[in-house]
Amino acid sequence: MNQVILIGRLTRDPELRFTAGSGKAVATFTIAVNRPFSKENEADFFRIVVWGKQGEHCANYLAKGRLVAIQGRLQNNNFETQTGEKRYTTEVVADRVEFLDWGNKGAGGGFDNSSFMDTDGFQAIEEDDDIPF
Amino acid sequence: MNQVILIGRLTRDPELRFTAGSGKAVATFTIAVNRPFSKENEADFFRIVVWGKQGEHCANYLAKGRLVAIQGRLQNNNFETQTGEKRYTTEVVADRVEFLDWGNKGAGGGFDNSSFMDTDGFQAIEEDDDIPF
Amino acid sequence: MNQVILIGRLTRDPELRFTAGSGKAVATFTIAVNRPFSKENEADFFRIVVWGKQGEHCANYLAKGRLVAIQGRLQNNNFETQTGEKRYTTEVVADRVEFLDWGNKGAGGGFDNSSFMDTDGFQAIEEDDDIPF
Amino acid sequence: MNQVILIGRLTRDPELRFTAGSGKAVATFTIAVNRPFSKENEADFFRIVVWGKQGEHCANYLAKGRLVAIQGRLQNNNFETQTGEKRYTTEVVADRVEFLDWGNKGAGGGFDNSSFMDTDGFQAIEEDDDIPF
DNA sequence: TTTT
DNA sequence: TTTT
Repeated sequence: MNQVILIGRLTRDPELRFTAGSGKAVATFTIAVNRPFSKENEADFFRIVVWGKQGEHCANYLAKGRLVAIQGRLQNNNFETQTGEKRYTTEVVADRVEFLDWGNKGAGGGFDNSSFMDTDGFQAIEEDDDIPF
Repeated sequence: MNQVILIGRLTRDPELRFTAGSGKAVATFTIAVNRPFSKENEADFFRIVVWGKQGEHCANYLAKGRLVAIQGRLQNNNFETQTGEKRYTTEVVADRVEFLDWGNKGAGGGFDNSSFMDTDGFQAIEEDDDIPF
Repeated sequence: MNQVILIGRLTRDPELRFTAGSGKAVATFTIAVNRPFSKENEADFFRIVVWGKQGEHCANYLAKGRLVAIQGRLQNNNFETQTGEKRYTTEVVADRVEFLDWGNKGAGGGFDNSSFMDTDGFQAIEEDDDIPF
Repeated sequence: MNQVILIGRLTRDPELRFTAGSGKAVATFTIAVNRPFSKENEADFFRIVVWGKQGEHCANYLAKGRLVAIQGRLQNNNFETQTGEKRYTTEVVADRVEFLDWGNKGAGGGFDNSSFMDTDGFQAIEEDDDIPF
């Protein structure tokens, strides 16, 4: 069991890259999550990773300042610095990203809440047959 | 956003059925979740629904008394009583079921923790290519 | 373990009541949580219960149509109908309610996101002493 | 909103310290959370921080290898290395720790599941008065 | 019995 | 630097 849920605002526009191997899309961005009831308006900053089509949608429709809800899991990330030191990072791999406000990136505003949602990383567990109970 | 996480014990063996349409498997059972720190050992009881192969695994390997962790979402269920009244129920549709103890249903004990786990209802969001960041 | 997180909109204004015994406040309301990616815009409806000062704030600042994030736990509720039948309901007892949009109930708009937040039902787990690690 | 739920095993015995200021207890330990369905049995490792009496209970009753469920929130931790570099870490500040197996640290086994639980970091949101709805 |  |  490894579940994380965060609501926060993007600190910058998302970055979109593609894996060298299969060319799979991956978006990354950081969100600021306000600590509740803290006077000085402290926040914690977390790096979010979104794979596939849902990542592309994040890159297309999200921007700095936008409010999102993230559901995913925590993951370690081990990398090496230029000087060859090992460093450990924790990031959130998103299963689902929900857009909570509709700002004015691009033209329009007035979007329907579900417009740019994406079925990637979402499981078809519904069953429209007559259910046997 | 609609996420539920519960840890509790099965009150009875799971039931396994199949939809009339596509024959898809669906397991149902109830778990008792202890309220924390209550003296009289009160519990709440929630109905769990598990679709597909993961439901079959629940039916095969779970039994009354077993401890499980459930990750899923809340869902309304509207049905009619025999007398024609409308009734509303809330149940948990599981995305993931984790077996937390290994009892002695069937033969053996000593199971590896991941043996009977199932990739159904699980998203391939990992990427084994070299990651571009 | 019993944790629920929901994001949805109030279907009506909250109701505020007080317990006969100690006069403790309790707000109740229902939220509609949209199912992701469903065409006909289906929703599930859940009853939310908020105790204490945080409940009073919900009654004062929330209204029909407002978007909220709820963090709490599932709880059974057994009651009797007028005809003496036993009925079982599941509701969400909120530990925390976050106001996600600032509508125009009352005068003003432009509220700071944390204005009406409430420390009730929140744990002082922070420690401002120098931390020993 | 900032919620994390993890189930995993302690990689070492917990450490217990006290703040210089108010002498408040704080336990820290790392848990290994297995990635689901991975062959090579990969795990992610997360640092857990538990304040107060609940932290003391962790120090008293948990040990290397024990299985726990953690409910808490993600938090950044900025510190300086001996060489004066700034480093950033993410850790989980636990609101609640549930002991999922009862090993044989100390004498006995056969513990009741709730024996050493602690009401610290837990909110009295229940109301035993007659409830007004 | 439901919200945008 | 890691657990079963």
